[in-house]
Amino acid sequence: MRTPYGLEIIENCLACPHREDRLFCNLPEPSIRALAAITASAAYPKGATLFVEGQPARGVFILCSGRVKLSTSSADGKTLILRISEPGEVLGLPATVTGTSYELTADIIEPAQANFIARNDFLNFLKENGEAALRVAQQLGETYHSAIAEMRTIGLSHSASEKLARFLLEWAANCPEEKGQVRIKMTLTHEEIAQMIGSSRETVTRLLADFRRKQLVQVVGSTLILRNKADLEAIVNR
Amino acid sequence: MRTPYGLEIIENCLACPHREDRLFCNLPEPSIRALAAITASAAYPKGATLFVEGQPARGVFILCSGRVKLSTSSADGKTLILRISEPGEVLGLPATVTGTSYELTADIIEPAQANFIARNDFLNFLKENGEAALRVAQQLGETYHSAIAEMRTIGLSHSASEKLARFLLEWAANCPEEKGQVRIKMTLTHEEIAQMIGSSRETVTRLLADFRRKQLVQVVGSTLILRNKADLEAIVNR
DNA sequence: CCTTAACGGTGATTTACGTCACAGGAATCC
DNA sequence: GGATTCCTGTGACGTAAATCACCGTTAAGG
Repeated sequence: MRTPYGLEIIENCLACPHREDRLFCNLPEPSIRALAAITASAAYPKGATLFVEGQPARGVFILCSGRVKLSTSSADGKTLILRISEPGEVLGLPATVTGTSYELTADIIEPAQANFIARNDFLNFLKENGEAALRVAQQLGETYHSAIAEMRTIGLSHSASEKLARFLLEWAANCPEEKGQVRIKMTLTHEEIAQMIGSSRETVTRLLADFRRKQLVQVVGSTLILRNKADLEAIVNR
Repeated sequence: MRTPYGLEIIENCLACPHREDRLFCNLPEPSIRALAAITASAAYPKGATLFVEGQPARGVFILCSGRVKLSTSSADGKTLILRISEPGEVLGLPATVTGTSYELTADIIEPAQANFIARNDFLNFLKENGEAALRVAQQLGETYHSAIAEMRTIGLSHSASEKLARFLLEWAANCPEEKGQVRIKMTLTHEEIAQMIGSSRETVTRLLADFRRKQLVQVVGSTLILRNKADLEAIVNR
């Protein structure tokens, strides 16, 4: 389904606060127009699923607003969350480019707006727009980077506390810091944190309680304050 | 250092048995020539290091022969191996494309021949050759894919035996199979296997002994025969 | 060929953490 | 606003696997 909103999308792009960071927004204008012509915008409620691991890749989703959980799970129901995607990211890119199946499942965890581009349209567009292809390669590189980062927190830790500390620090890396303290909005449940660091829900609550007791973190409603970044780092390097 | 072997490289490419699979070998001839002009070939002994994690990316290495271990390690010396690269693969691609630091360390484990392309040359080449850029994106997608696969063996397992079984099956996936049995050449030490599945050397030897006792695998010198693929799969799905 | 280092095999010990079970709070829904 | 569902918190328990320690065997290297 082609969108009639091409111009609107262009305007959105031009108005977008982090144009520079984004994948396609600062392409030459003809490219943007070509892109708009093959883009279909849609809104998704919380709990919706963009795609499921194992499905043949239909195309990519460019996330405009909301947040998406990317996960994989095993036959017995155990789940591993690889990433929480933020606006500006492109979802389903690796599978779409290689022409394989989605390797992850994408679930909406905060109501989202996303632009869909079908695989064929997308590949044709890339062939015509060399610069865009390069951008795609870069985005893929970053995606890989963050996957490696997650591997490290899971694979290089000796204990669950180390994993949690690593997780918190990486999570905080995107947030502004002031004199050693970082306030982060923790929108994940303990269960989800457990699935991100590969442990059980109970140990996450126990460890967080422990960190609180040790003055490493402070919890105020759903925001979490890292009181003692240095000591967290010490846990990581134990 | 520019290579004077341009023509030789072209010939190698044309003679290459899996030309189709490879990144650049079946590009239009002018592109191949351009590529050859910026390529520097070199031989590396066992134990040599192509690049180290954290180094600013200098460029990419196209592996022609030999095998390379890609790993990351933590401050206290614990190591996680992400992949053993085979001829035809391009190493250092994500970091080179995004212009960041190598996220992994690349060590030669079997004497290797590799073509180096400096970052600037490489990026310029991609800008001029849209098709090559698309190939790069595809290769990145595959690299990502294999990283996810490894995450799954490490992150979704309940036990070390599950991890080992997953590892063996994935390792065997590339090898020819005959009536349920697969012969794989295990060139890794137990220590290295442990570093691939995130466990300790001792448990790997114990588990392998266990698998042998249970007739799941058979060891003949340095080749390993999976006698009972079905039962290994059962372990994974426990 | 002999020395030295790397690798594989095995026992004993300890502990972190997964699992089960249950209970109070907080959201959410109709 | 009451009911149901989801989330957090905590205790008890058992086990898998990391760690330490040691030894025989195999491979490497001069």
